[in-house]
Amino acid sequence: MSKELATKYDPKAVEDRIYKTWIEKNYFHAKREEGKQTYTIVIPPPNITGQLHMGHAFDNTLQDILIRYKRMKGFDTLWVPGTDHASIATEAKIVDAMKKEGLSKADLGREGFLERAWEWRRQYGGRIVEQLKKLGSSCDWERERFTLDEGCSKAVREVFCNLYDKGLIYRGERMINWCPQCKTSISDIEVEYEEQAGHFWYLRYPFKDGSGYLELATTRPETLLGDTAVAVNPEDERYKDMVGKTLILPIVHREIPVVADEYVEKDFGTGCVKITPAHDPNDYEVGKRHGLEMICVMTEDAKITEDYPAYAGMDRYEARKAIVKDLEAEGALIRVEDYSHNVGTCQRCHTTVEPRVSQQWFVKMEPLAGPAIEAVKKGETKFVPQRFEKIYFHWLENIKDWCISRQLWWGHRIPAWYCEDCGKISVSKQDVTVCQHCGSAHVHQDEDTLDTWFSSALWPFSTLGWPEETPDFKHYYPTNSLVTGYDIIPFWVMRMMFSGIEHTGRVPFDTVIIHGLVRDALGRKMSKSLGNGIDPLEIIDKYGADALRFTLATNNSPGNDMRFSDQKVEASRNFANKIWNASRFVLMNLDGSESAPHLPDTLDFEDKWILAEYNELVKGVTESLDSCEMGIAVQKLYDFIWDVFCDWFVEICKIRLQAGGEKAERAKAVLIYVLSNTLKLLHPFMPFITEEIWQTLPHDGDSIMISAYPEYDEALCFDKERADFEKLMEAIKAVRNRRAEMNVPPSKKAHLYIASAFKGAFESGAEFFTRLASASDVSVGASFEIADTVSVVTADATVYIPLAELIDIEKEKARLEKELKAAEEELKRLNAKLGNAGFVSKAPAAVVAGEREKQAKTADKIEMIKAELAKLIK
RNA sequence: GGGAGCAUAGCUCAGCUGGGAGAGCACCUGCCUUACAAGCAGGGGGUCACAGGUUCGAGCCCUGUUGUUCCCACCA
Repeated sequence: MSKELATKYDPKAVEDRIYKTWIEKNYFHAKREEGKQTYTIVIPPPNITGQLHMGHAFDNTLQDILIRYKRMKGFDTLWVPGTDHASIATEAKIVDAMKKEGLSKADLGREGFLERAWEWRRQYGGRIVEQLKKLGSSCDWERERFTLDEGCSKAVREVFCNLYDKGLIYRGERMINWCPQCKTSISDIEVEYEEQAGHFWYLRYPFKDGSGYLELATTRPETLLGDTAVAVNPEDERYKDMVGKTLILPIVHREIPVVADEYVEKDFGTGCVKITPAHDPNDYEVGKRHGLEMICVMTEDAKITEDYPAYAGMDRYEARKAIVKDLEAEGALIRVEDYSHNVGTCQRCHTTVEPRVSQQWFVKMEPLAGPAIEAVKKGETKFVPQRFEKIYFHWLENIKDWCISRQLWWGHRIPAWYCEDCGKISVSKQDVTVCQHCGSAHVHQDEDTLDTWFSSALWPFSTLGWPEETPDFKHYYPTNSLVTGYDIIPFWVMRMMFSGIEHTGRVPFDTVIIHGLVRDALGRKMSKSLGNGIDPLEIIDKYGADALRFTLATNNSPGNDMRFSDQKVEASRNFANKIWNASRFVLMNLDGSESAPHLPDTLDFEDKWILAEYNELVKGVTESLDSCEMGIAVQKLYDFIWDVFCDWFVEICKIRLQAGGEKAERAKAVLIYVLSNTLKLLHPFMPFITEEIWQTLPHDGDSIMISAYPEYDEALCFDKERADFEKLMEAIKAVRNRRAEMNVPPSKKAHLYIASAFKGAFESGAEFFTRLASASDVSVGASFEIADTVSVVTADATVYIPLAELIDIEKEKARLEKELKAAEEELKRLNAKLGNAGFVSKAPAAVVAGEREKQAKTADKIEMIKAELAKLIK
């Protein structure tokens, strides 16, 4: 007795068990095998605060497909997993949790806070890793890393010092984006602009000399407290004479000058702009150009400072109301208009950012951007799809210096020490105890930490041991594929690129595979606030990980967004079920004595056909995977397994299986061979079910995941049989079609007479008609003269179905005439095409030959239909 | 303001370097044909957004138009 599969496929009964076996056998572990080509992917590290969402599921499914494929292809394959400390996001969560206990960061102090943070990481850091395992991810868990672990921290310090020594990191007072909620600076790309309804307040700023006033408009009246000038365009005739005059700032009653600056647009608003250098990036620039005083009017949490007692302690929006009221009282408010404008908000908490001048650390980007652009232009790294290069170039070509310091505690602390005696900075890989400049022991470390992305940027090499020349680093770096969504290109891909080039001298990966976003069934982005997120774990629980993976791998093309719905997963689940049942059928026919998959010495007609089809499949799937077309590869597998293998081959195998003897043995061997190899082809996409079935079938080796991926084989082409089988399929379909049209139930069998010039082909496949076309018996000949039959004409045969009692001569005539007309139209088209001298001379020979063949066949078909019609009329 | 994507069957989407359009779901008809009703067989349904152009030939290449989504910039 052979092994059996359960009647129904139950993913829950299979997945965890199989995953455990893979882990126990250590299959995911990369062993640095000399002489083998390496294939390496580093995972985009999910945040430790995170839960697996559909985006992760998508991203990691694609990576696992590639990794499993390459592993089976014989590469020394490494997939490095890990998590990101996610400085700002994690710190915010911890602060929230603390708030519930009535605690603040100040209460705990830096050390106490960090203790809590590490405790958080111990508690939640492993959660998402466990969830990745549910998906079937074949990561090398022994090499799991964390952006804040010792090795990564070492890399961070190395990089910081390298860049500092080269003058590419500097500290300075600049205008930065400040989040009053997170109480830290954030970089330009962490600012998200949102369209918000606001107002335009038109204000009157009187001249000191009493000669009238200037009118200007603002969206932020509260910043008036910090105004130190009003600017006009130097070319503006209206205001030319007023440049240099002095205005009295309303409410504050400070004297401020009128300055001329190109920045002001003559045609926008009144052509006058109030200048608040400390609270607006443009005004900051204007202020610098004109040597204006910078007056900071807000605290770190965006409240008005003590310098303005009337408003002190009010937040931005309270102060705005109060100031508008006071302006009105003073007669300085002219009017208010509704105005919709874009407001910068914090990516993490969506609080409106406050531009603010402060001391921060920056990376000088221009020298780093150049080589990163060059590397992609030279093709050292390529994007798939290529169009995403444009986004990459656009970012790097317009890049501004990167603000890397954060006023947070959870992260890599900036390795800079300040001397309390000489005031100089010591930057060092090792902790500094004495000033590098004066030797004083009175030094203290910078309080700030680094932007989370600073450590993520080093991920492809820090995870492999850099800056040490570790065996892993030497063996697996540079990595090969980086898989991520297009939204992460500026945050991560770009930064890994320039970091890799700068610090290792090489691009960190050769291919960047970009995918789209997973949206909900209505096409909306999945988000917490909308509550439309679909939990991948629930989907896995309901339909199985393979069904989820299949859904994500298909239904989309590279770089494009996809909509996710349960309906699609159902279709995938049905596919898994189909494979399961087909396998059950094969197993049902085995007795346990069969040896591992091999081809019998003698192959029947249908064997050659299925092997030729299978061979084409191998070629197609391999080519698609090699060009990162996962969707196309998986579609080919679906079509082959369902339409070709199940609907045709399995059905016609039943004939030989029932006949028994050698024929049955051959059928079994080919069924095992094709099924087993097809499972291998499918394994990267649906790892669990393929392993479960493969283990049950006769097999060589311990696991499908370490078996060799099938290769295209010239010996399996069998073009003749393939072409012959097509003729049979066409005839079978035509008979089915006719019977359906005539409402003949499948139970009513009929003797079929097949007249064809390809007698041999139809004779060898005659039995197929009994199984697939409800034939009771089949006769094949060059021609037949039978009365009262329905005839079915294909390009290669005329099939007669004697169903005398069902024939309606008039209907039959009408049908044949319709077919005749269609064939004649087709011939006309072909004649016109082939009669076109341009086509015959310019089109490729193969195309012309193909059309000629069609022409001849169609002509034959017309003759055959005419002959049938003639019989009916008679 | 700059850039990109998308527009193909009722819905969701494929369609690789140009050679008479496909799938899944939905719909209609007939089937428990013993692997599978989560299935089998058959069927209907598309001027491939619009207008030009290149070509023997365009869903595919070029130009323009319209609609739509996204990214960047951000005039206070």
